[in-house]
Amino acid sequence: MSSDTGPAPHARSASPALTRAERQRARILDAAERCFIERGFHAASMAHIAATARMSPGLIYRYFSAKHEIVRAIIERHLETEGYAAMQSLNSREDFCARMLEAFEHWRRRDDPSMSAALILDLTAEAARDPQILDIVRGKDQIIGKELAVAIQRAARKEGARLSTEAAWGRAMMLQCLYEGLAFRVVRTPELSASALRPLLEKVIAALTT
Amino acid sequence: MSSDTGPAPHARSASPALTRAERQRARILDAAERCFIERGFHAASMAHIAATARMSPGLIYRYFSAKHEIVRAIIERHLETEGYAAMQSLNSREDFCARMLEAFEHWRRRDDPSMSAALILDLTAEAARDPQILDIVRGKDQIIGKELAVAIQRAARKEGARLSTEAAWGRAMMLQCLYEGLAFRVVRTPELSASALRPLLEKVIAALTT
Amino acid sequence: MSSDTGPAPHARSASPALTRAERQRARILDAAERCFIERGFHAASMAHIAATARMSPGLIYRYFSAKHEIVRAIIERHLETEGYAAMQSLNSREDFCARMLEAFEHWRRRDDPSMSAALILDLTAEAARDPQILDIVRGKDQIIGKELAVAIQRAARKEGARLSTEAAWGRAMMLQCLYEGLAFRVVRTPELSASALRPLLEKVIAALTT
Amino acid sequence: MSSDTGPAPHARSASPALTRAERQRARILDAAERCFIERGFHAASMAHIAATARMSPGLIYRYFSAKHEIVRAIIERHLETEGYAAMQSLNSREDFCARMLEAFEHWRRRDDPSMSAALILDLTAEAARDPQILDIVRGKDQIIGKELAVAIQRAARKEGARLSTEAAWGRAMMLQCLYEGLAFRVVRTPELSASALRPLLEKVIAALTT
DNA sequence: AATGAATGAGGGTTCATTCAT
DNA sequence: TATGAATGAACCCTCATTCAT
Repeated sequence: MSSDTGPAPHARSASPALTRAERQRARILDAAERCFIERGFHAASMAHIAATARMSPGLIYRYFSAKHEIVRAIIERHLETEGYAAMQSLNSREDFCARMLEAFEHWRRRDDPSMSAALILDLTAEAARDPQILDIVRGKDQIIGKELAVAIQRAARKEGARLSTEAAWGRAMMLQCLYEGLAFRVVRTPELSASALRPLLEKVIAALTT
Repeated sequence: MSSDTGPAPHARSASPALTRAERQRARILDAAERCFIERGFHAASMAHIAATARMSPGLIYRYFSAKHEIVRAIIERHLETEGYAAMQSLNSREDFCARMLEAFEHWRRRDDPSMSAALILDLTAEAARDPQILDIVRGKDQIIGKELAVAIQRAARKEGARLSTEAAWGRAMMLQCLYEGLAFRVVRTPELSASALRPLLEKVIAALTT
Repeated sequence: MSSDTGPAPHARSASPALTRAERQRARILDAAERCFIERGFHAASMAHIAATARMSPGLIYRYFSAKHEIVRAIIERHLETEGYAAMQSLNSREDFCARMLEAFEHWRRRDDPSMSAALILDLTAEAARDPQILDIVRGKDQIIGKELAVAIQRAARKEGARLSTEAAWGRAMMLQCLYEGLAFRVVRTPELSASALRPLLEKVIAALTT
Repeated sequence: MSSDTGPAPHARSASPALTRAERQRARILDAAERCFIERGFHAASMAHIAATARMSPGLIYRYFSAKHEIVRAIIERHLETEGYAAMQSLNSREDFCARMLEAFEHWRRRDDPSMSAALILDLTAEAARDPQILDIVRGKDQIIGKELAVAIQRAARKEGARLSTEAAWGRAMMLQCLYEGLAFRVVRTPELSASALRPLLEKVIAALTT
């Protein structure tokens, strides 16, 4: 444990100017994220997280006061980083479709801890039980929904159509259903490929953006 | 606690001719289901399940060799009883829509343990981690998917259209996305009402059944 | 651990008709008492108490919800059983003196866990810090003080003197000071013998009961 | 926390010519004393002591090799500074009484860390368990006892009486009982006032000094 | 001299599982 | 068949102590 303080294999957050504390927090979160994806919030133990972060269990508590704080932080960060958080760069029907397929592929390949279907499922299940987590999830979800609705209006206008805020809001909701439903499909239908998915997605999205 | 005071309020599985062992198993599963919905698979303790089933913890082990066997059984049963398991009675576009709204309402009201958004989320998250559970979930999911595809073909034919098996399979998949996405929405968008949802659902389903 | 469920060497509370739960609680308290005397409330660990009671740590929690409940129970029991709790059988100057010497001897010999100078000191120190414990200690102390005051009035009347309630209360307080001060002396002056103490005690008690 | 902002409010030990090391030790002891009074020897953490002393935990170990060394030092210092350490200036019956009332008032008001009932109780309880601490406590106690005995002889002679060394020793012991018993009373009888205590104390002390 | 990050053993507590009754 | 007392490993977390800086 003495040496090797380099970044872990899949480390995220490689920004340049971070204090030591910020780097440690990020390191813990990276480790926790991987553990939570592998085992879930409850089954992942602090010892496991510590081992993954290659530090002692006690040290974690210098940066997070309790395990549930890590859970909270992971959930917040995850909802921010999640592909669909960057909805503001969506401008056309094609963009929506591309973004979803991109997320789908990441989920499927399990190559990017910041894009994990298991985590989204777990996190939402947890929100259904824990009011504190529910607050966080709903807060982020509202922001995402609003941005998505704006993007839909933008895309409609580009095609010469008009969409009331309310209509856009409803369609955003359906797009979110689709998106999140794909998280289920990734787990449940391993044989589904992106290429088979694309035309289906295009069809539905077309119906929702006109 | 001394004697059996009859079936619990929300007891399921009241079939007529069951052996004692089957009835006991069902009783345990009913209790476990409620506990799992309330707390999740990990946070629900055997003691809690036993208390809910009004039996001793020890007795549970006469019917299930371990907690994870209960989880397995719950997941199997849940996927069978889940609203969309009865897809064979679906005959028209309107049926699809009605069935989804029905599920949505149950999830929202949390009045029927056999229809729980939290459980579906949890169960799928668990499947993403545990290969044994994954097998079960995928097995059930394939059956559901197939039946749904058949129902879609049936509905299309009724309207005079033709749909290849492959095309039907793809549309079934999108319907499932929508359905499961609603499980997310129930948790994340409490302000969404069935009446606001219906026209949106109709629009998408229309696109998927023509 | 399998056999030997007999009473521990210094077991107290051997009443005849106790439920199993009551016996277990007593067994835990007996063990805790010994541990607390040996190490103090904080340094005595649940593992140590469990080992002393010859049971597993987990089992203790069937009978006490937390360590501080054991501390509470020990303190309550101790203040009840403590020699000076039986103040009502005190009738004369000689009785006061005898009772104190008796306690002194028990403290010195450390042969009776229910009479421990270390415990009284610790318990009172703890009361100075923990409001919950303070309440318990003050509650018991008031009862003891009241009974002691009545005993002093009784003894005075026997000698033909009159003592106002207030005066009796004050003298009771001084007797308590003396008594508790002896707990210090037991620790700090090992060379002090009961025979050397008696005349001194008689002198002071005489001054306080006339 | 960045720099040294001068002595803490209640700092003790302001002697003129102290080495840096001595000043640091005193600073640590002042902080430890306050922590020990507030929380007790075990519950007070090194981190807490360090924060109170406004230094880093690591630095403490340059001046004390272990926590128990701080405890030892605090106990030694406390028994030296404690009110009754200055027994040599006691010359008359009135002096004894005044000194006790003074201590009582300090204990009650909790305004002077060098006069703490909680600490005396804790320290003596600790001595009952730890042989090393017992040695320290007994050593100091003997000195105090001897000085008190001499003071009693002095006071007696002033009134024209004669007191053997042995008799004076016994009476000193009783005075100490009284004194230490008051430490209990401060905790257990908050409603006891100095004015109510004085006549009682005078009565007992009179009996012990004639 | 001084910091405070880091360690890891040990604390209180929970809980799946077993077993005597 | 049924109980629930009992076990002990594992959980989350704290803290005395060390050490690179």
